[in-house]
Amino acid sequence: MSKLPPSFYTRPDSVTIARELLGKHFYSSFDGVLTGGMIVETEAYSGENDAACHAHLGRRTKRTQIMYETGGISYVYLIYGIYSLFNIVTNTAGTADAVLIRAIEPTEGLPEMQLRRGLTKIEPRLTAGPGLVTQAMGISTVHNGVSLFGNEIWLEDRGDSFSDEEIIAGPRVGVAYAGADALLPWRFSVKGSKWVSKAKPKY
DNA sequence: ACAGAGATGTACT
DNA sequence: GTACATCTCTGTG
Repeated sequence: MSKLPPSFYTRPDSVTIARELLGKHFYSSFDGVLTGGMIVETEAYSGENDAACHAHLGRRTKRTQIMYETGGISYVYLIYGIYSLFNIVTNTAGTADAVLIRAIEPTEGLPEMQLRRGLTKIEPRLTAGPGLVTQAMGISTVHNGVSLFGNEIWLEDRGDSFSDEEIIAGPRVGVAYAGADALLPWRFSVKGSKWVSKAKPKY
């Protein structure tokens, strides 16, 4: 299939990219095991001007430096000591934009993902949430900085897309500390999909 | 159904 | 020491 090209990721507006990622397919392949599905929920983060972004005010640390790279690589970090959250770095080198993948509709490697999640049946809890997607797909912080043009983690356009009427734009989850920026409608999800996370932003 | 708490590593004050 | 782009489990209605 057709992997998303570098030109998809290097564009300057992470909000547009987050919106367009709905319907794209997200895959991982480790030790010959292919898992993944269609993206149904994302959030945009916009570098130094975004109080919710780890790179707010141009912050550069060991953790955030990867976000300043050219778009098309992963940014994976550990949250709450337990969960790995997978982001796609966007924009050109020197900017620190990223898009968080929050939920997918599983299509590949269902048995393996179910095993990794420790579930007895296929249900939304398999991949409905950023910490759950990574667990199901076997992604952890060791995959920070991985190219999305290689053979471990990548995205494809398989012809699925959604009109504006089929998409919900709302505030991001878990970023109340960001003040006014927490209200920005930078979380996108597919309306009516049972695979979207249940999390609700707090104001 | 909803609320509260615990889990547990890394970054940063 | 505190906070964190989360999720699960347990107790209560």
